[in-house]
Amino acid sequence: MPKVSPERLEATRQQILDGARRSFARHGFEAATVRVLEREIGLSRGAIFHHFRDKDTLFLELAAEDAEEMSAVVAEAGLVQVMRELPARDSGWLGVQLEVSRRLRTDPAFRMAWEQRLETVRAAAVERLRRGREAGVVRDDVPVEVLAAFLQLVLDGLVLHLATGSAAGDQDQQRAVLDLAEEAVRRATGPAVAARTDMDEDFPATTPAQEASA
Amino acid sequence: MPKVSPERLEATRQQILDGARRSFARHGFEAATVRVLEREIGLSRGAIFHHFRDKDTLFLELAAEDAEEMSAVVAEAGLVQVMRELPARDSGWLGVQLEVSRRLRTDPAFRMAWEQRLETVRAAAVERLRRGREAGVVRDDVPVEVLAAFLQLVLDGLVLHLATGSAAGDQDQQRAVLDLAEEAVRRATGPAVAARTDMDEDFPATTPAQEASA
Amino acid sequence: MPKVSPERLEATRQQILDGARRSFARHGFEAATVRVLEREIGLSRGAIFHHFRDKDTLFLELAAEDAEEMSAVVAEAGLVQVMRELPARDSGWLGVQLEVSRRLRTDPAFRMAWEQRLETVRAAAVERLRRGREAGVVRDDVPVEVLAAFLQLVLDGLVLHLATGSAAGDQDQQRAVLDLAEEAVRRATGPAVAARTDMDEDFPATTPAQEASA
Amino acid sequence: MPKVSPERLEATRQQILDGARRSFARHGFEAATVRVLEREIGLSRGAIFHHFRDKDTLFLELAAEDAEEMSAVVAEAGLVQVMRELPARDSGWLGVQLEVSRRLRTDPAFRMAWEQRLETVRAAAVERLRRGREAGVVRDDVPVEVLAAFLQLVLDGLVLHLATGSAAGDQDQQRAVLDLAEEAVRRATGPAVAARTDMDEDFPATTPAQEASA
DNA sequence: ACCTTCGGGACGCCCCGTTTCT
DNA sequence: AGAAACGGGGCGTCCCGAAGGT
Repeated sequence: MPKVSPERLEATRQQILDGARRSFARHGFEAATVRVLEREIGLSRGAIFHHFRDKDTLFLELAAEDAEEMSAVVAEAGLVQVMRELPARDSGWLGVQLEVSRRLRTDPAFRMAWEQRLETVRAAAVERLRRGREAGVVRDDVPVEVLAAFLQLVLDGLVLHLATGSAAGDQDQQRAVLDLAEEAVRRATGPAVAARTDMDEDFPATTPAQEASA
Repeated sequence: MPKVSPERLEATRQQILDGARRSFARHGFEAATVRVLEREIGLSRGAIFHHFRDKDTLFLELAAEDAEEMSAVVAEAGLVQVMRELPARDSGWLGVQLEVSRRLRTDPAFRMAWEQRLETVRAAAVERLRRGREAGVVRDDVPVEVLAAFLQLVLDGLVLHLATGSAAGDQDQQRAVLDLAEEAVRRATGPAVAARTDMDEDFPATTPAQEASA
Repeated sequence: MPKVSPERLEATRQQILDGARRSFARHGFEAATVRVLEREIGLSRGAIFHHFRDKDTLFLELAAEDAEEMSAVVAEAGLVQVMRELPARDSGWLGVQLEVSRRLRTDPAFRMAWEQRLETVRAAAVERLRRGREAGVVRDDVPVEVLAAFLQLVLDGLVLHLATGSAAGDQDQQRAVLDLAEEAVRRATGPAVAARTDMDEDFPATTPAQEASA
Repeated sequence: MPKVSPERLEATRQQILDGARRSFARHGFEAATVRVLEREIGLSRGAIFHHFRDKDTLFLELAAEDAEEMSAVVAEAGLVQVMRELPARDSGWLGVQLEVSRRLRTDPAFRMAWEQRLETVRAAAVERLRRGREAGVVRDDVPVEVLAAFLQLVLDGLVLHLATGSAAGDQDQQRAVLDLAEEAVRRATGPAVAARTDMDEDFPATTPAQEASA
């Protein structure tokens, strides 16, 4: 028999998670002291530790939440789309991602537990590429696993790049770079065309580039 | 008149740097406590802080040393070659790199000071690609700046990937992925050839793949 | 007009006191955190602090209750009888007593307030011994105040001994020890008889031992 | 190769132990906060925790030290002598003893480890009484084990009594009470003589009381 | 009225980087 | 160069008051 409406409770929980995300992203895990968290979240220790056992648990649940969302987006829109939208809508996700990587490196137990999530994303990407190949937009001279690994690698690169704050750079160039990555997994459609495809939207038969050249 | 020979001094300094690298890499900056450093280096606080003002300075000089070396290798052998050799010889470099990224994100002053180094590497890569283009091995339908950014992105991805300890993965696949990246910046030599080129060694006109098919 | 009957209220109060006694006894005052109290009592903070202003008050009232009962029993049955029955029926009383002693030591204000109770017990014991002397069972070569102090000392010893959990020991020996204590305050009835008297029951003229030897 | 003389080190260690004893005695274990310890010891946290892993360890070693000394004194001078000298020279020993008792009660592991020490003291007391019996000063109608338990009980009582600060009381009465206890274990030398014997000094054949009456 | 849960903030322990002494 | 001492500050616990439900 909850004395406070479940929505109110969940709202507080989200308030904490969001503030924590911003804090961890901006300062890093250890520099995001509980005092910093308090300030950014707008609640006191009492509230924070009432909802999460400890700072570590808070971080872990935060990471889990982000990973969950990530998986969903990749499954729905594809890795490339994720990359394209990455710079735009970041509310701490990148920073947290960097912290997760760090943690993966230093904490074997965490790594073990996390591996499952990595595999989920990988599988989603592979499946998506396979369908793309059947639709004829993905090259078929290289195993989809390799293509997936390649895209994953580029995504990792993008995460690291953006996370370090290099986002300020030329946006046109950034798009061009992603075009390059996408082209690398597409079926060659002609001599050296850096195609901007909406592979992520139902694999249309023609790309904007092709349309433009039409 | 120094009591110990300058070489001895320099040796101790390197001993400290190397131990510190291992520590920072394995545990991360803050978890690499002075106690941990002592143990890994094999010297006590006194010795360590005799050579470096404080822990922070130690880290900074370490990062600088690594960056220096990185620049040199890129200028000489190229980004792709760096990537290929990355998994093999890591003695903490990757971990430190991750810590540097983290720092770049959270410490604006550090970022400012570091930008110079990033630019140096970028310039070296661009220059190298320009020469490659003149030699006819690098595609000329995309600005070299974009190609450089692309390679840099892949390198970043590789760093993040390997740093998180995912190195255990299939080595063949890893090579194939890098082939894909390299192909993306090469002049198309035929339909869908995943070429393994030694672009990094004087841009030979023929790739091993071509040789094999010859 | 109260919604619950006064009996119900008193029952809850007792439930709290009993749970608190067990908690304080088992863990000690500070380790008996409010959370522990909640668990042991079976009610939540709100309920507990609705009946007692705060943890400290709860402890104080608990101690007072125990002291009250103690006084009554001593006045009625005598110190020796208390000692004999001590090991049998302990539901936390011993532990609380130990906590009280501790508090007496560290908290001057508490000591001041408690002194009254100590004096009450002492007076009851003295009075009882005086009557015993008149009945001829208590030795008259030593002031009753000294005898009372002696018995009080032995009781204290017993409290400390049992409170530390040493109760497990040999029960026969424990009885023999108390016989020794009792003998020390009795009028000598012959050469070295370790008499087990029911001094606590109307000072019978003859002891069981004497009866046995009769 | 210690850079500081071992004596200096041991001195510091003792300084810490002594300050800790005073603190624990005056305030109790938990109220003796680290801040209090610092103040009383005259050293900073750094120093304290350099010598002792944590507050708990500090307490344990302190208790051990006291127990060690206790054993030695009992073996040499006997329980009764200890009791007689107890009020005079207390520098926190009593308070610590009370804390130990408390701990014995609440911490089973501690109890297990401590049992050994208790047994040591008991054995020393028994042995001493046995020799006393052979010398003809200790009564032989009661097993020495019982006598030892009795004295131990009185000692416990004294500890609790004094520890709670009741020491202020009449000193003559206190001595009389102890005489009573001693008499209880002595061989009867005549009708109701509350003898003050130096049982603790080689069991002299005559007691001061006897000398006085001579 | 009685009870529960949420939230606040003081503070306890002790870790950590650093300085001082040897 | 090593060991001892320092003191700032991090995390998380704890007691309790407020808010809210039955």
